[in-house]
Amino acid sequence: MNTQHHKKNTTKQKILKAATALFSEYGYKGTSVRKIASEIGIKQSALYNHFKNKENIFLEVSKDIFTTPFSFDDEEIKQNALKGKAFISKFAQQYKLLTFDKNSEKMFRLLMIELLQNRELREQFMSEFHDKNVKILAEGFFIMMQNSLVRSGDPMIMAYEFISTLFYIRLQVTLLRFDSKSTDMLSTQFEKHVDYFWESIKV
Amino acid sequence: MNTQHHKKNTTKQKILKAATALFSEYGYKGTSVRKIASEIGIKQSALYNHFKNKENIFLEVSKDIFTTPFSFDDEEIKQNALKGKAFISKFAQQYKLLTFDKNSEKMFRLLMIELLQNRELREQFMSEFHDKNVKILAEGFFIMMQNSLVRSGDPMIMAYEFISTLFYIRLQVTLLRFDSKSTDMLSTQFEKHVDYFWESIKV
DNA sequence: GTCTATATTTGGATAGAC
DNA sequence: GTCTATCCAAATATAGAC
Repeated sequence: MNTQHHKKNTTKQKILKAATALFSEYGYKGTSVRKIASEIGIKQSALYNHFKNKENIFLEVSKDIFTTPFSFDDEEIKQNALKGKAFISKFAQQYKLLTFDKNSEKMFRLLMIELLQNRELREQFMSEFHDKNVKILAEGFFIMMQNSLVRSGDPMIMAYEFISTLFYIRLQVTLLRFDSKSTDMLSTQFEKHVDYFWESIKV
Repeated sequence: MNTQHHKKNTTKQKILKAATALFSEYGYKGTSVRKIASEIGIKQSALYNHFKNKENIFLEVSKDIFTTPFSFDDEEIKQNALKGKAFISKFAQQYKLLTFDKNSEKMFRLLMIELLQNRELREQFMSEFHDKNVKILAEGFFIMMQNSLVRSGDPMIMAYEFISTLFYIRLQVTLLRFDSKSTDMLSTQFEKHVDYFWESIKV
């Protein structure tokens, strides 16, 4: 059984791990290949046996930014939307898990650091982070409206309102944790958001 | 009358203007002093007659990030809060103006670029961008609750919900404009947010 | 105040021995 | 695959003439 995909402790994997940590803390320009190499105890020139250049290391690292560990399929949305509040609650919980998950946190930091320096990341942010989530939520809200679980209105606007606050909480949490500050004040913010939001839309 | 503070077209002012444009597009590390100098037609070494070093140029530029052209005083809040929807509408309109104002846009971009690279900016973001706005809005909502204009609840949560969406819209608009893309889809998002939000809180 | 020249550092990348 | 050695480019900053 040598076909497992992940964590094959090769030098290449070690490089990627070190590079991820550094890029997500200091950004692309703030991270030197020398530093990446020294982190794993090899000389900088040895990196070039595994990657063509610095940019390729970054590309491989940033591939993971939008590979989210969870997602909804259409059937799941229909099932869950009928439960009303449980639907948005589950969505928010998964968003919260990502926010506090160590690896997802690094990827989110990297995204925010490079967002304005990298056009492709901006476009992926819009499609993967925004559009995709709005679509899922809007479908859920649409079904809820059909079943008179929530007041009628534009499901897209509702989804936009819901996701924007989730994003804002995540950003704030990420900033606080970056400085090793307490997130106590925000730890229940996801739940508060769900409660508030449900109160504002339920019939 | 030589006491006007602004735009005294001195070399120093020209440096600051060029530096602002470059920092807000390429970030601190992505901007060289050579580039700043060449933008205004002088040699790089001449910059050092006006600033001690690169960092000091940045500090002077970034001073303006949180100097907002509008603000509410306590009396104004009390007056406007009694008008209900007009209060949040006015707030959102001013937020929208900042979003599309050329200079404010540059400052916002600079903030987002350097947010995770600069601890002081993070702290100012929390206090000036978040806390201050939440405070103003929460005071308004509190007054509205006292006057039975909106449903009762935690004014802080309400304020948090309102500001988070404004921020998210601003971020999206900024990203689109950075790539010279159309913001048509978002041009009325501020108004939609106000309408949606008011519907969800009015009694 | 601006210029030329230069010192110094840092970083990306390659060549060739082992 | 890793090492040493080296190259090259770019960038910050300073010194001193004009």
